[in-house]
Amino acid sequence: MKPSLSTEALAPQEPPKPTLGWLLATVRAELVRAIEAEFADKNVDLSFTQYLILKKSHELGAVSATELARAVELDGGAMTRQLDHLERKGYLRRTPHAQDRRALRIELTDAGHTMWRDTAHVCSDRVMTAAQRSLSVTERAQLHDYLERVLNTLRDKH
Amino acid sequence: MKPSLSTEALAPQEPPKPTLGWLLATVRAELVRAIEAEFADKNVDLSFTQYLILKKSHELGAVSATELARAVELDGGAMTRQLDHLERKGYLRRTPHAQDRRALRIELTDAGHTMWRDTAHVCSDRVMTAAQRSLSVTERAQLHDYLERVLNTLRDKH
DNA sequence: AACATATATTTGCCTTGACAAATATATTGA
DNA sequence: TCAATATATTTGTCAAGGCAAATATATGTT
Repeated sequence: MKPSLSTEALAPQEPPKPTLGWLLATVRAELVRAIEAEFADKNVDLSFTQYLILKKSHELGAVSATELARAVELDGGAMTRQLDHLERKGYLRRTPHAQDRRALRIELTDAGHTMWRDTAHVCSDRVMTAAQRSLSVTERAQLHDYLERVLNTLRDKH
Repeated sequence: MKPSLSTEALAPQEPPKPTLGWLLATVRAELVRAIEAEFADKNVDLSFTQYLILKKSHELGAVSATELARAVELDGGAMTRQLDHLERKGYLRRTPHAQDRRALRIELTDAGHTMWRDTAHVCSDRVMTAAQRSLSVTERAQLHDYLERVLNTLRDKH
């Protein structure tokens, strides 16, 4: 390879000095990648977003599409399309809402429940547990706490 | 509003129990949002990605488009288009590479240097400093350390 | 009841980034 | 030198999500 044009000839190219922003972005991206890799490995046909939707859907039970969208912090339009996918895959079903004819009732099918309980949940748990295995219980709590404090600060002012 | 369909009638809807994944995603998103808001406030016409490119370009000096893309961890195709934008805005320039006729030499214009030094850099610094103001120096170092350890764990195995 | 306003879902449009193909040029090895 | 291979940039295509418009229905007001 030709010599670099960089003015600092021998600067280490890898992580020159990980900033907080870079760490957040990178750890998050690696988590997503790892979970999707687990899915692929187990022949689970789910994107990370779809995994989040199944998870919330399992947690919340039957809810409207809007409630689900808020719960996973996804745009309403995007939710419609992901519901299309998940419905086609047979993991959930849209039923008319009993009292509100504008709304839907989104709920997992039996296949959806099984997929969540026996597979998707297991995959993501394994990844999240493995990711934190170098942290003690105390350190995990601190990490959590620090991130929550940064988040609160960001949401307070500004 | 009509009653929720949720089986857990009165569950707090906000953050039911922030997981590590959720915190990472949310803090990161808030940081990006806050920095872009600062830009908008100061009439700085830069997206977050463009800000990263200016930053790296300033750090590294003249480099090829590929080196820059690797430095900001952006796809080569995406980089081409962002360079188009930044060039049109007058913040950087593409020059033929002296020794390699395939490659380019990407460097900030004077306007780009000024924008970085006097404005973009100041905005992002303000946000990052404010975001961490509730953490002591020790805690910031710990947060950094914990995130690096999680990252190393994720990259080692799996 | 009639009307204005609010909400749920869907759809279209736009931007972004990943990926792969196309093109141009470099490098390496026979 | 010539061919094979590797690399730099650009371009096309695709999937995803945000936003706004469209449609249907609810709710609140007069």
